Amino acid sequence: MTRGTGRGGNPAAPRSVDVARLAGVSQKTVSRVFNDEQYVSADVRRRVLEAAEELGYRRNNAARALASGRTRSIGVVTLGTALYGPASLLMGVERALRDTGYALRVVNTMEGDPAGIAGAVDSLLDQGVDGIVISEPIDEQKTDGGVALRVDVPVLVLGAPSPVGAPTVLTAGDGADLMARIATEHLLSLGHVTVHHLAGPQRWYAARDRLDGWRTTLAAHGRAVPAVVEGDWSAASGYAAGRLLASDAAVTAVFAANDDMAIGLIRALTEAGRRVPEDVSVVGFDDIPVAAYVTPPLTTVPQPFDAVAQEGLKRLVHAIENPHADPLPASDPPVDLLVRSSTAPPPNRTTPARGERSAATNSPGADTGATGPQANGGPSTPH
Amino acid sequence: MTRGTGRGGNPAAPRSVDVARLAGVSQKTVSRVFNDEQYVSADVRRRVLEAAEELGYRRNNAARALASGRTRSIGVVTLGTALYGPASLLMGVERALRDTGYALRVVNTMEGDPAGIAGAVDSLLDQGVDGIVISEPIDEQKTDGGVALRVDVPVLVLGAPSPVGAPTVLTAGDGADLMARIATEHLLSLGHVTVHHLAGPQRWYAARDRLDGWRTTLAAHGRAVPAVVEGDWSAASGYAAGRLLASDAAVTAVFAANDDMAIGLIRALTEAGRRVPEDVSVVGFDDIPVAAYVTPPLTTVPQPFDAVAQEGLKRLVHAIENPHADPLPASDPPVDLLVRSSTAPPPNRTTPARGERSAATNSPGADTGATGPQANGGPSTPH
DNA sequence: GTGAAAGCGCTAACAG
DNA sequence: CTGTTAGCGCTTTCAC
Repeated sequence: MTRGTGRGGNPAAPRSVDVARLAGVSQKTVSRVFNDEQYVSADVRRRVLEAAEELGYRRNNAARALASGRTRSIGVVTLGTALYGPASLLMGVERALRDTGYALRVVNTMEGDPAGIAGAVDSLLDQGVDGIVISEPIDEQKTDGGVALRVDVPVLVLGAPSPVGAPTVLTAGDGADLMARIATEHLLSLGHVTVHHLAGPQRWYAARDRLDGWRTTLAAHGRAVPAVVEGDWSAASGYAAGRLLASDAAVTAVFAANDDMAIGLIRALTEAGRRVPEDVSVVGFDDIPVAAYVTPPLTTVPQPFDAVAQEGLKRLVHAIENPHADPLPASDPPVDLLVRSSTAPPPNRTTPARGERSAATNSPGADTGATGPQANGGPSTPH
Repeated sequence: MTRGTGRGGNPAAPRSVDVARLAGVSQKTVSRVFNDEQYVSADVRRRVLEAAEELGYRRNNAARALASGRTRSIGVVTLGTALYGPASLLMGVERALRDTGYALRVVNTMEGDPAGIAGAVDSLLDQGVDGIVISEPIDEQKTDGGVALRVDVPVLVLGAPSPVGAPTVLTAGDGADLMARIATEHLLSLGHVTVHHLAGPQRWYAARDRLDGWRTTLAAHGRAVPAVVEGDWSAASGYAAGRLLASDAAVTAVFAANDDMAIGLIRALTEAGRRVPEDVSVVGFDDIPVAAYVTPPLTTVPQPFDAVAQEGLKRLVHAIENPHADPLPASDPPVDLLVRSSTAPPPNRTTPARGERSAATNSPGADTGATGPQANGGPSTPH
């Protein structure tokens, strides 16, 4: 079979031997140049590069992967939704990957997907990735009661502790409880007797984590822990929850597990005649792009998606390239709170009681990041 | 070199010969079974599958790609932002790809990225994809004045006409002008003398397309075409534009090129004492998840991301697998309008003038999709 | 229906 | 510093 008739692929595509021939060197030398190996004279390198350029040579990645046993790609399992959190994390992962030389393969898993996360991981393994990122996993009702998947590449779990068994399982961005804590502290520091919680779906670790942070904070302050209302992240569910909460006069402060629900909640409260923040204060979570521009501008906890993705990827790549070394230590992402106009002291109290105020002021993280221009809700460019 | 010492990859991973040995057949037969080829007896097939199962065999994709010249993967170039539109399209593409057997590789390109779209396509080509999807491309200021990239796989461009030269270039979802048209018609039908436009960044085809639809509609009705205000898709830019427009008493209706800007715009108008919709009507674009729950609930044009992605991918896969056949024809996605509470007749006119009304009512597409429950802005679950 | 042989284009090991 | 020799694990071609 003559050259050019080759099966599959572009028949005319030049191979490294062609470059070698043109440059007057061996095929292996071409390989050396393209792998940036040392011990190649500047002159030879230049000749090879020129020949490659002239021929329009492009290294065949399949052959490379086959010969080396590494695909130089990382797979991401993410929820198949345009939800702000998962979408932002995915973008963060891609951005973090750009400089590492790894390619990105993406597989979605939907809630209710029969194959679930295990199926997504499996398909990634089929494709042959060097590492896997599982973003914001949710609990799945497995018939067999456990994921028995054998994973032989390092795994990074974003936004939750590890649910899989792999040689290296890293975790990043699972500190939402701390963020929930400062949200709750903020509300208490304004003088609210207690804080209600509009939770996310409890199948999500991220939702449980936020709930835990809220509950812990109330307990630490000796406050009553009201019944939790659970939503599904959507503004519609926040609206439904708002109708419930609006009828309870004891509700003066609500911490919502994400901004979409907070916005639906505020709408329901407003329609019911309960003003925000005069009658009820609301804190959201995420800092979605419109959070500063809704009415009233939303006090919320921004999530450090990029920082989490970047830090996690760095550790994942390290684990891939140094299989026997100790994993890099995790570092805590920054915790912040954007105080805008949806929170205020409770009604029927001209000024917050002294005790309340100091209790919160003494707490770590309370009011952190109440940056100037946004503190009063005057819209300015949010980050 | 003994088996198991093999370079790279999991040393213990079974290969097809191992399966063949265990099943008592030739290696080629294993290949046949896994490729669902015909001419394999049911008995042999069963034995091979059992042996594979027992060994935990997983086909090596790199070897497959090398031998066949096809990677069975598709690359997507998308903007590295969590903007609702691009993110939704990406999810739609993944979902559409699930059933086709192709894997998804993602490369982002950021605005201002020196390599730009061409660089992203190049890296996808390096990885060896069988087809490429370019999502919502933006114009780039190339020093050489043109993308000279040689692409030898089919390309699908989402949300714009093709900017690249490839053997097959398909287009899907580039009908935003029609959607902009019904938005504008809606406003005119309410009796507004003209409609202002808060445009997206004009480097985006999607933004230009919406602007065109708006301008065309005004022209068709013989209305004045006011100066365009350009934003950057963000709520912050919508807010800035709102401050400008609020001071102009002639502004009674604004069509914003996306919901985020519409929300920022509404905030600015409200702060300036111009009520929405009593004094100024606002129509958005996209139908982001919170659109039905902001104040006032936003009248907007939902985008059929999933339909566009699905339709486009079907055609792309067809082009990949039938290189010499004619491309599948494109079909127009559905056009819709969700009338909520941010639009109303203009002030100073107790009822719309007869002439205005009929002019719009006679136009095709006006008021399309004004579904019942949402027509009055009472939040209900948006799709 | 099934098998044997021959690569796909590259990297790994070792020799110079 | 550079070249030679073997494969990586499949699919393809062609023979049986």
